[in-house]
Parts: sequence; C-alpha cells; structure tokens
Amino acid sequence: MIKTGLFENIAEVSDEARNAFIGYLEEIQAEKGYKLEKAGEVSNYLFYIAQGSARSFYIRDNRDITVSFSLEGEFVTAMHSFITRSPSYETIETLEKSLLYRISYENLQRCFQEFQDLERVYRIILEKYYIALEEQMIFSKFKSAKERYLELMEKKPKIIQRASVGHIASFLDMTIETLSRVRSKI
Amino acid sequence: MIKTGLFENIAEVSDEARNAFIGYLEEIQAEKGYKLEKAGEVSNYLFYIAQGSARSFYIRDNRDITVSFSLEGEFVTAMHSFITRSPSYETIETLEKSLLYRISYENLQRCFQEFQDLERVYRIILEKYYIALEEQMIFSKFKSAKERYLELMEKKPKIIQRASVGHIASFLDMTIETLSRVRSKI
DNA sequence: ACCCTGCCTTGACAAAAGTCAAAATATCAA
DNA sequence: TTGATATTTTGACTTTTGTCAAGGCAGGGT
Repeated sequence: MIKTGLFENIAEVSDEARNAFIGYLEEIQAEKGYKLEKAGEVSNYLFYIAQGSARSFYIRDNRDITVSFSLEGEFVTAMHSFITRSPSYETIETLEKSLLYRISYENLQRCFQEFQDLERVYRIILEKYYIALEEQMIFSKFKSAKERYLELMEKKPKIIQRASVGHIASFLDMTIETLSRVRSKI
Repeated sequence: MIKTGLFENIAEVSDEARNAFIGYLEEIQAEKGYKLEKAGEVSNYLFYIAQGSARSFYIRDNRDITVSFSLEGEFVTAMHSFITRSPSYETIETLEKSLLYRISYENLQRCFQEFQDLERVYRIILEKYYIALEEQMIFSKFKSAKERYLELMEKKPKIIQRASVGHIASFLDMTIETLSRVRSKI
C-alpha cells in the first residue's frame, strides 16, 4: 500500500500512531501544473509525493527562480510559511500528473501532541532535509556551471527529463543560454 | 543565568525536562581557534554559544571554504555528521574567546526518550535552522557579490569585525580580491 | 499542410568575477 | 622600534557567465 511507503526507512512507529496519521491523510490526484502551495497564501499542508514530481519556485524581479525539485518518496511544503504560519513567498507545482497525500498543519500538530513517535519521525525527516539542503548549498559553492549540471544529471536525472530548461537553469543558478551551451559540450 | 538563556524564545519546557537537559550540559571555556568539531571525526556534541562566535568550514581542493558563521545565542554542530554518525567533512572553530555549552549525542537522545518537550524544542530549533538555511540559499541566488556583502553587513555585522577577509569572501562565494574591491566602493 | 506560438539554441558582444603578481599595510615577536 | 611574516589592496589581464538579438525547431490548432 502506497500510503505506508511513507514510513519506510523511517524510525519505528507504533501501529496506533501510524493509523492516526494515515487517518488524517487526504489523497490528491493532481494533474500537471497543480499548485500545492501558492505565493501569498499561508501554507496549510505537508505533502508527500507518492508518484510524480514537483518544483518550488519564487518570482522576484519578474524572474521565475526554481529553488528545489521534489521527487517520488519525498515530502514537500513551503517550509517557511508552514512553520511560521505567515504567507508564503514560494509556489509549488507538480511537473506532471502526480499522486499526493497531504496532512494539514493542525492535524500534524495534533499528531505530535498525541504521539511522540510521530514527532520523532517528523524530526528525523527534518534532519534529513536539513542536511540535504546543506549539501546542496556547499556543492554550489565549489562547482562551475558545467559541474553543477553534471551533478544534477547524476543525482536527479529524472529532473532533466521532466523540467524545462528554464526551470533547470534557474535552479542551477545560470541563464538558459549558459545551460544550453553547457549541454552542447558534453 | 546564562545556561537558561538557551530556552528563551523557545516553546515551554517543563522544569523537570529543563533540569535534566541542563544537567547534561558541559561548560567549555574556549580560546580563539578552539575546534568544536574536526573534519574526519564523528561529531559528538551539539554546542550552544553563550558568548563568542564560530565558523564552520570545509577544505576542498586546498581551498578553505566557510559555510556558516554562528553567533551568541545560536546552536551549532557539524549537522551532517551529528545526524548520520559518520565522519564530518567540516571543521568548526571559534573566532574568538568563547563560552560554550555542549551536550553529547547520546545524552541528547536520552533527553528525547525521556521528555517529549525537549524533542519538541529540538524540532522547533531545527525548523528555524532549516528556514534560515533556505533563506540564505535563496538570497544567494538573487544577489550580486556587492549585494551579498551588503546583506551580510546588515544581518551579521559582528562577523565583518571578527572574521578575516578570507573567511568572509569564501562564505559570500567570491575571492578575497573581489571582496576587497567591493568594500572599497561602498 | 500551414502558420502560430513557445521554447531552445547560437552568435556577438558586455559585464562580472577570477587569476596572478606586486605593492601596501598590519601584526607580532624580539 | 625593527624586522619578519601574514594579510589586504591594487593593477593588468583572463575566464566565465550574462545580455541581447536572431534564427531554428517542434507541437497545436485550423
């Protein structure tokens, strides 16, 4: 069952806690371009991507800048907004037809109050996301445009296929022209 | 009392949990250049900086690259290593004489087992650090060398005084020459 | 098929930042 | 204070990436 795939590779959770959590999940069949979160609104859900993919982006100075891609098996939300309960600066949209599960902020907090195991699971997920972000940041400091592209190809090849050149370029912090040149010289 | 400053602005913690946590803390009077964590070793402590400051850095391709500065009132550890229990790639050192408190990984886990409030506090701290990292990452995507410097001056002016040009430059992802030129034109 | 339209690629040039080397300045110990 | 050493600044030049403009290519609707 896909819903429980959520818990794979994560610390042990009691059946009770697991069932409570699953009980709160809502399934979403999302078409390509479905907006999980919208800039200007408070992020009210934590999403789990069972199938498909998504990208998070900011609009600033009329530029659309992708800050992350999320794939199957990952959680995603507009973290800043979700945590601070203030309007989001970012928008999150699916890159393709996707199967999502979401839990609301309130219900997640309710889970934490009731089940310490779930708070622990969430904490461990947060830790993983933190170190992933740290790695991404460090890697971007050491690499040239070409190396950044090669690393993305290696680590998230699926992104290369599904995202547009514009999305990939802004994610890798270069222009589409530079990306185009990089690709032509591989 | 400084130790309890740790808990300010953080969710309510029961006296019992607070005392247990404080009981595990070790005080460290660190001179300038004291190594909190060393590359190649597993990070065993979470540090709280009561007074002073620190920087985390990587050595790669013979370059010393600063990835973060930490100030009074902040927690710091080589997060990747601390979480995964594998050797650290980063080294953390004080930038000046500092007063630190540290708790070992084992004792922190013990606290989490015993007191849900402490796991919650840790979770909330993690959340704050996550969004801070996210912001730092996003901001670096939008800004030029000069803007990055101006933003650092505004947000962490203390760093400008205490860290060397080399540290600041690598943190801001530019060479010391570029930084020097940026500074001369303000 | 045809023309849109949007997206991607290519080219010429410009701007930003990096590299290397030398000079200036600061730091520190004797 | 002086000299030795390390750090910072400055200058000339190179490399990388960005900008602007033109052209190519693919898919959708008529």
